[in-house]
Amino acid sequence: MTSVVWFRRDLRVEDNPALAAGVRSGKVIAVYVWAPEEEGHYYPGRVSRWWLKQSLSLLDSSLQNLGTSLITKRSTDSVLSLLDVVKSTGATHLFFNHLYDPFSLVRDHRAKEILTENGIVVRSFNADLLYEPWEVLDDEGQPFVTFSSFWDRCLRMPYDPQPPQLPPKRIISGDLSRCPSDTIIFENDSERGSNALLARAWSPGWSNANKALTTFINGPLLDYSTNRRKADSATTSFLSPHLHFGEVSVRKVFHQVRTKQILWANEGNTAGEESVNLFLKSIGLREYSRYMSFNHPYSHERPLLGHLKFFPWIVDENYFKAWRQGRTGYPLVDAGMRELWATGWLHDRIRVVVSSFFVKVLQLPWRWGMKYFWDTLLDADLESDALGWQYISGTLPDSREFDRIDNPQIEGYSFDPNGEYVRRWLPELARLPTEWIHHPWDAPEYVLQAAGIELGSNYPLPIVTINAAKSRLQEALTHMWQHEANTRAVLENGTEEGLGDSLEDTLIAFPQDMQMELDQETVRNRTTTPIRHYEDQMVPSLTSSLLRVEEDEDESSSDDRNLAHDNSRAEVPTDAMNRELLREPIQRELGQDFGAQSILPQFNMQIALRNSEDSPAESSSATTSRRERDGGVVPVWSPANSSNSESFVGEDNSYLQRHPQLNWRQLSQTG
DNA sequence: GCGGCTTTACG
DNA sequence: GTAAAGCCG
Repeated sequence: MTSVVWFRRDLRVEDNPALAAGVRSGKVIAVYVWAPEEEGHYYPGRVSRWWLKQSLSLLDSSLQNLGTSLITKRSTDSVLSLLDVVKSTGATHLFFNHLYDPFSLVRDHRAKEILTENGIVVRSFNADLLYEPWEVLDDEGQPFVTFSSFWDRCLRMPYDPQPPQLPPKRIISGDLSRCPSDTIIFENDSERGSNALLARAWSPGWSNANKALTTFINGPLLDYSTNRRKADSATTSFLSPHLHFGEVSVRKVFHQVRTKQILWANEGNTAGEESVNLFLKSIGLREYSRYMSFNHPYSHERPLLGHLKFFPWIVDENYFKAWRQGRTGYPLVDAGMRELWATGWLHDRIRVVVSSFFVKVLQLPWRWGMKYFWDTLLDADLESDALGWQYISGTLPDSREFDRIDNPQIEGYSFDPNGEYVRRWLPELARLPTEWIHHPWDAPEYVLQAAGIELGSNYPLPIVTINAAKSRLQEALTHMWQHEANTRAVLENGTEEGLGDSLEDTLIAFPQDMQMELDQETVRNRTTTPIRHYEDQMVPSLTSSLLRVEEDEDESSSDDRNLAHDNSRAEVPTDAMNRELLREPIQRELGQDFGAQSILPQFNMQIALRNSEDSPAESSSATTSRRERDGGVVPVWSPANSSNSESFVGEDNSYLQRHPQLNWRQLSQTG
C-alpha cells in the first residue's frame, strides 16, 4: 500500500507523525505543494522564502538518504494538486500534520473532504503543539482567554505531551515515475543578492535546527533569565524560524529543556530553573498563538476585543515609511527597524518596542505593522504575528493597557544601557556619548557637533514627541468614546444612519506599495489553473469532538458526538474553530438578511481575489445555511457572515460578556 | 530583621 | 495601575 505524506510546516524526518504513519503502512510518496496564492495577502516575504527553499532542499536530501525523495508541486490549488499526486502514484492514503492558521484550517478541511470523496483514506496528526487546542479547556469546558491561565493548565495537564519519536531508519519509496516534480521559483533575480548574505548568519534545515537546539541548551539557556532583556540578542535561542517551519518539533524542545531543568533543580541551581521557566513561557506563547488562531480564526485581521472599534487610527503613509526606514528620531526604535530590514531578525524585546511605538506613538493601524513584520521577518508566522500585535494594541483581555505609552528613551537605557545596539545599527550616531545616545535631541550643540550629528539632517528629530503623543492619544480616546456613545444613541433610536462613518481598522486597506508587491507576485505566478471561486474553499466541517449540546440543540444527535469523540485526539475538530461563530453570531443571525448591511468582505483571501481579478463580487450574499452530509450536520459559512465585527467582538458579543471582570472596560468607563 | 521607599515587571 | 522585589537606613 502506498501513502502520500504531505509536508507543510513540518519539514523534518524526526518526530514527524505523518511521515511515521506513512512509513508504518508501506510505501511513501513525500510531497510539498507550493501554493502561496491561497494565503491571500500573506504571500511569504523574501527572507521567509529563502529559508523555505533551503529547508526543502535539505529535507529532500534526508529523504533521499532514507530511500525516497521529495516531490515538489507548484500549484494554485493545493487540494487538487494532492489529488493529482495521489492518482498518478496509485496511493490510497494521505497523511499530514495539523496547522492552525485560518487558511490552513479551511484548506485542510477541504483536502479531507475532497480526497475522502475520492476514496482516499485521510489521517492527520498533531506535530506542531504540545497539546491540541481543543484539549486545553477550563473547568467549564471553555477555551481559556488569558495566556497565563492557558499556560498554567498546559503545564498541569493530566498527561504529558507525547515524547518525540526517532526518525525512520529507512523509507520504501512509492512509484515516482509518473509524478514529476515542478521547479519552484522561490526568489527572483533582484532578491538573490540580498539573500546571499543570509547564509552567513543562518542555517536552515532540520539537522541544523537540532544543532541550534543543542547549542542553546548547553549554552545561553542557563543565563536566559538574566540576559533576556538585552537588545543584543546573542542570548536568545534563535529557534523561531526553525520552529516556524517545523524543522524541530516543539515537543522535542520541551522534552530536552525540561530534562535540563530537572537536572538543574537537583543541583539546586535556581537560576537555571528560572531560566527554563522563562524560556518555556515563550514556547507557551507560541502554543497560545495557535490556540487563539484556532479558537478565533480572524485574529490576524480583526481585534479580539471591540472596544477600539471607533479609534481614529492615523492613516499616514509617511509615518509608516519613516517607521519602516528607521527614521523616527528615536534611536532604539530606528536601530531595531534597521536591523529588521538588514537581517530579517529582531529580538523579541525590540519587536515590542517598535510595535508599541507604531501603535501608541504613531497611532498607525496595527495591521500595517503586522503585515510589515510578515513581509520582513525570517521567522514570520501568522499566528504569532497576530498575537503579538493584538497584545501590543490592547485588544486581548490580558494586553497592555491601551492608554499607556512606552518611552523609547527609557527603554533604551534599560535594554541597551551602553548604546552598543544603537551604534551598531545607526552608524550616524556611533560617536555620540552614551549619556545622549537614546535622546540625541537633548544633547548640547557642541556634543552633537563633536559627534558629527546634525539633527534634522543626517539624523531626524523625533517624528512626534512623547508628550505630544500622550496628549494626542488622550484626544483620540475621547473622540472614540464620543463616537461610540453617538453610535449607541443612534442605534437606540432605531435608525441606522451614522453607522457608516466609523473607520474600523479592519477596513483600512494596506498601503499601495505593500499591495503592489503582492499583486505583481500574483500575476507573475499565475499558472494555467484559474483561481477557484473562493466560496468553495470556505466550508469548514463538523467532524468532531467539541460540539456541545447547547450549540446545536436538536440538530446534533448524541450519536454524532460520541462518534466524534473516538477520534478527537487525532483529528482537528473544525467545528471548534467555528465555535465563536457558531455559538453567538451565526445562531443569532440565522435567517437574517445581511444583504447590503454586511459591508465589505474582510477575509484577506477575498480581498486579494478582488484586487487581483475581476471575480464576480464573491456572491457574498452571506448565506448561512446548514446542510446534511455524512449523516452529520455541517454548518456552512461564508466569510461575509462574520465580516461585521459587531457580530464577533461588538459590545453585545460573547467574548466580552463572558469576561466582564477584564480591565478593558475601564477604558470605556473613564471616558 | 523590619518598615518604608524605589524599582521592576506585567503576555 | 498594581504588586512584588530590591534596597537602604
